Amino acid sequence: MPRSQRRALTHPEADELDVLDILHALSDPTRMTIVQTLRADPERACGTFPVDVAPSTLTHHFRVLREAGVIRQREDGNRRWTTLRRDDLEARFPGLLDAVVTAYERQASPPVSAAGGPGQPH
Amino acid sequence: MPRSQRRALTHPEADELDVLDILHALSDPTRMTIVQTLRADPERACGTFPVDVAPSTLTHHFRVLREAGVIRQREDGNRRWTTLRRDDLEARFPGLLDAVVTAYERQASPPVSAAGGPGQPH
DNA sequence: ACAGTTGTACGATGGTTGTCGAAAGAGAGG
DNA sequence: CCTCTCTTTCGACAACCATCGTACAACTGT
Repeated sequence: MPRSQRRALTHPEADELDVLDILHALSDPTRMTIVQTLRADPERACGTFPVDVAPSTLTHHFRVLREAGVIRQREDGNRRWTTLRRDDLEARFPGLLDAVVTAYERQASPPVSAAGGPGQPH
Repeated sequence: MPRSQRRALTHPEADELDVLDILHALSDPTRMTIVQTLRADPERACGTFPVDVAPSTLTHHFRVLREAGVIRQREDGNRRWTTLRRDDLEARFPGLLDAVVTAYERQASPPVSAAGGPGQPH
C-alpha cells in the first residue's frame, strides 16, 4: 500500500487552475525558491530544496503550490518527488510562469550593466 | 494647500519594485479588476471602478497597489486620479504585467473554442 | 457661508497565513 | 523486529489581511 493512501494528494485539473491562486502561491519567497529550483532541475525530492524552514513548514508550502496547480507530487518509496507543471501552466496561461520566475531571478541578481558595478547587494 | 498634504502618498521608485509584493498585490480579485480596468482606460478617478466594495475598502486596495508600485496616484482638486505604472513595470520586469493580466482575462472569459459551447460559467 | 461630493483615517472583526514543535506513519535496511 | 530516514499531521500562536461603519478632511459649487 503506497504512502499516498494516507492523504489523497489532490491536484487540480489543468483547466481548473486559478490565476489568482497561482499568484498568491508565488508571492512567498520560500515557495518562489522552490519553483525557481524546479525550473532548473526537473524533479527533486522534498528535502533537497535550498530553503531554510522547518520540515513541517516545507510541507505546508508544498501543499499551497500543489493545490494551486503549480507543482505535481508523486510518491516513490519513502521519498516524495516534486515536478513543475510547466505544460499545464503554459497551456492555460501562456508565458505566465516564465515571466514571473524571470522577474524574480532578475530581481534576486540585478544586471551588472548599471552604473557603479555590482557592489554589495543590499 | 493640496489634499496630498494630509498623507504623503508615497510611491516606491522604479528600481525598488519587489516582484513578490507585486504578485501579492495582484492576487486579489478586486485589485486585479482595478488593474485590468486601468489597462483599458489610462486614467480614472477612484470612484469610477467597477468594483463592489465599500469606499474605505477601496482605499485600502489602492494603497496596496500603490505601495507595491503597480499604480500611481495624483491629486487634482477633489479627485484622486489613478494610472498604471506600465513603463516602470515593463522596464524592471519585462512582460510580467502583460502575462498576468492576459492570464486573468483569459480565465475570466474562457475561449469558446472548447467543446460543448460556452455554457454557463460555474 | 453652506451643503454636497470625494476620498481618507481609525478602530474593530472574523478569517487566513507562515511558522514551529511534538508525535506519528511509511518505507528501507540491518 | 528494530532502527533510521523522510515526510506528514496536528495543535498552537502571532502576524497579517479584507472588510466594514463611522467620523472626518479637503475641495466644489451655489
